[in-house]
Amino acid sequence: MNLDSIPAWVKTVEEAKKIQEELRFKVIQEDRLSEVNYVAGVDVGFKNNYTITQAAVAVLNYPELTLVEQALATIPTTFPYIPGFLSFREIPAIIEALKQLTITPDLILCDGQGIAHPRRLGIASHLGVLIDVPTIGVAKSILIGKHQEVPPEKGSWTPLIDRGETIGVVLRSRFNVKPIYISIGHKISLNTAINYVMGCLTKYRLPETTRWADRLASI
DNA sequence: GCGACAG
DNA sequence: ATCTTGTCGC
Repeated sequence: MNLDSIPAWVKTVEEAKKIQEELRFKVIQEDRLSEVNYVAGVDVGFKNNYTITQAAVAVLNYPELTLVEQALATIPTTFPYIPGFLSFREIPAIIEALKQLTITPDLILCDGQGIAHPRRLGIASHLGVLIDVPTIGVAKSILIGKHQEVPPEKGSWTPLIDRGETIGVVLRSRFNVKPIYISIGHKISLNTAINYVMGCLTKYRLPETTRWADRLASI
């Protein structure tokens, strides 16, 4: 996990778009992960009328899913929320939180899309490439793509398609509940990503990793 | 030009 | 994301 030598953060969308066009080719869409003993969830929250960004990381052991470490980082907000550029708003704080960890996660589940993004570099892919760790995008709603209705049973899914390309899947994480959007982040295949997300689910809509990170980030 | 639009 | 009470359903 490389947390140093991370490029300085950008200020304009033009600049951000240029970076996305460069980094999109560094995303590895196949399995390059070793044995997964630690899975992390990352999430971001805001304070003081969005002027403060707070990132939380929760590390769970796998497959037991018990919390083994957590970290919280709070920094000034430097970028607005613009659909398609979420990573530039949230990653700086996430990096700071990751620096506090004593355990290097084998896999990270991010709140948001991976390659299911207009330029195939959603927050999960962007973070994965920057820190060189396998990541999965787990979003609560859609950014781009089309899909058919997903059967109501937990575990069923349908492909998410954009311009004829499968960019992820829409997964029913719990019976009869609004599905979640799973996509490759970095160094993992779509099938493996689905399996790990399933492995992090218990009785709720969201994976335990993101549930822990959510709760932490909103303190 | 119009509508959609992760968190 | 965040603001917020009750309420519907398993």
